[in-house]
Amino acid sequence: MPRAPSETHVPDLTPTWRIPIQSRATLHDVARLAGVSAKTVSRVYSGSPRVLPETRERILAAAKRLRFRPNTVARNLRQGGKTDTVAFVMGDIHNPFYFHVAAGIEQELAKGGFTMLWASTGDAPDSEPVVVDALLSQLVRALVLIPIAGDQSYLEGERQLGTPIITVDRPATDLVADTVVLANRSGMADAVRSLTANGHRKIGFVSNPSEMYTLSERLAGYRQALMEAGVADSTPWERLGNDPSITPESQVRSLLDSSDPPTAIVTGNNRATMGALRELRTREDPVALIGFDDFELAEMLGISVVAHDPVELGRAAGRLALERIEHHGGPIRRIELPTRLVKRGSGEIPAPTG
Amino acid sequence: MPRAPSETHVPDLTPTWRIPIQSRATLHDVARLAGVSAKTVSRVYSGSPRVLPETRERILAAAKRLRFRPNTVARNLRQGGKTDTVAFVMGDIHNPFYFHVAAGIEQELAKGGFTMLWASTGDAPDSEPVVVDALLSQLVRALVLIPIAGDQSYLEGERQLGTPIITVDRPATDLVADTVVLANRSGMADAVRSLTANGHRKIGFVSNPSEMYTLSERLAGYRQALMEAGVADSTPWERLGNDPSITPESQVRSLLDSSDPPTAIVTGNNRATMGALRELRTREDPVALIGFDDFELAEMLGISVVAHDPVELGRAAGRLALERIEHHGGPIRRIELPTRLVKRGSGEIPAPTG
DNA sequence: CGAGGCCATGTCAGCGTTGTCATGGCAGGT
DNA sequence: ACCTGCCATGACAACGCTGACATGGCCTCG
Repeated sequence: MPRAPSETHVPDLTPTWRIPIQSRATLHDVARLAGVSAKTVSRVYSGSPRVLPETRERILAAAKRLRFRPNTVARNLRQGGKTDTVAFVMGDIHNPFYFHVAAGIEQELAKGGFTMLWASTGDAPDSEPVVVDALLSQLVRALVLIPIAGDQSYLEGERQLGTPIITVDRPATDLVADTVVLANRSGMADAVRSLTANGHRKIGFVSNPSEMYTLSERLAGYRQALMEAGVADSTPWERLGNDPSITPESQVRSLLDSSDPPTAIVTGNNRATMGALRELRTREDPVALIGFDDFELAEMLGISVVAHDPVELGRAAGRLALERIEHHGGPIRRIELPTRLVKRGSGEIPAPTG
Repeated sequence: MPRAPSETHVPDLTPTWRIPIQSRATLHDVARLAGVSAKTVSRVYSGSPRVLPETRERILAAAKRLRFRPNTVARNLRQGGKTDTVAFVMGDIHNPFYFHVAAGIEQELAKGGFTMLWASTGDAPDSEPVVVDALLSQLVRALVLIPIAGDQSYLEGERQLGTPIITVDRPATDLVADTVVLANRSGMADAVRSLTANGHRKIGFVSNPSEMYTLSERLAGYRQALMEAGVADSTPWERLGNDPSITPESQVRSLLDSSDPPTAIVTGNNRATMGALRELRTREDPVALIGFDDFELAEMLGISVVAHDPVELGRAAGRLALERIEHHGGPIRRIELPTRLVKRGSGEIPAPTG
């Protein structure tokens, strides 16, 4: 079993890569070969009807022979620096959630004939302005951003220049921008209400990190639902971390080993759910569990979750971007996507009586 | 619980979006304000040392005041249509595997100062040339592609123009291109050998689809290892589908319900593993299982897998792209990344004796 | 039969930037 | 004082394309 990547030099049947022999054909080359002016070739490629079918065919034949492909860069420049790309900037490369968002954005943009320029900040807040700036200098038509930096005021100038800015999953700070978010608060409240309906009062909340917008919203939903059920102070059952070295398992362990352990647990996100699952596996006590974010094996494992559609989150953002590109005016918009409590068993374990 | 996305018009504290008031500042605007020529401003932004520190500062101050950002599109055009973007085209939006690949590519490209233009074909082979063409017309410096179309000969012209083309996960058909793939064949053979070492002879192979390059390689590895163990004809235990409507579960069911059921199963990919898991859950018989592709809960569930690193697959492709951009020459390269058999229990169930 | 109009096509300039070459000022050597 | 050479800066063109406007042939109609 090989341990290191193996590299083969493919036998030299075919020539190796080399410096290009010919250079890229331009409109003028095609025009010369077809015996027309560059402008007429241009007309063919911009779909103008004012070209004789016969001429058009001669031009297309010449273009094919020269392997001509219109130079989008030049076209964009000529047309006032308007490109057909939209930038997407995200932080955490490793979270599958964001990939689904990215896929949704790309899907919608493709419908509008736009392509997506994608860059990530590698989760370093300081690099957000740098990365965003690099994309903006490519004159993208819109910017879709999952904010990570402390604030987005550095984008104010660009906004005034008319570039639509849409944030996803979290609202921007110190910047006027359209936003698409999940119904974090009500989603979590639904989960907790479902537990209280089953008699639970001592409900743990596990989250690390917990200082992000989404998670503090979910925490708020949790507290609110507990309040409604008559539990005024939930802090003994909250395990909020902001240190990546604290594992969700250890948070759950600390909860269950406390003097007054909870009978149910809700988790702030996918990662916390995984941790809770791992820890609960090692225990006998039947503890109810509802996770935030759905996951592939949840159904098989019978785990109840607050589900939502990350791809739709991206699609909504993509649509918003396209609409803004069309009509710049109008009020700021905030779209909140619903969540759905999926009951699969783990969340329906009743509270022990007595 | 809301059922439909809710949309809020944010209260009008801040102004609404509107047509841009001012237009984007150019080199000339900055030059005028700083009292120099455009060329001098250009020199500042292209890092030329031939500018007096005092002049430089005056220019930077002016640029800041005008919120100037160099126009990459124009710069690229001027410099012979060389952009600083690399295209990545993939098919299946829904497979997390490819997102990890994408992340790896993006990571490496960022190191070289390139950004990634990402598009997907939505898994329609016919749209591959269209999507690729759209990206190429943006004059990307290299193309990284997960091939889906029947052949890639349509890229021959572009290759001759000197655009590096790198395929990932699968080799190109009818095109000379660098390639990064997994050690599919040996990886699967390792898995099967581990099973035969535990006494298994009747080993099922489940895969849908099965006609793709990666899966036929894995099938070949499976057959080879069985051959070595003295099983000449494995076809009774192969369940190969190419119809998306056939679920992996049903393939596993058909295997286990056959007159001579296997004592172990290997799966062709992640999706098949999930299906096998679901089906095996419903059964009593202890059937050994080794999956191809690792997954998040595999460790918790004790599932043995042939693991590999999709992010590294992307990184290798990204590095290859950067190297080709630097030096066009040299032989075609094929990089094969190793897999690793991770034993977690499910694959180590011994064959029933007798 | 000439005026007017329509249509296919052409000419030219310029999008914002930078490579090439030019200019003019100043320091140092003789 | 004069020449040489260096350095900071500038003038100009061009990257490939398309919008605005021009041209010239042909058809129609009074």
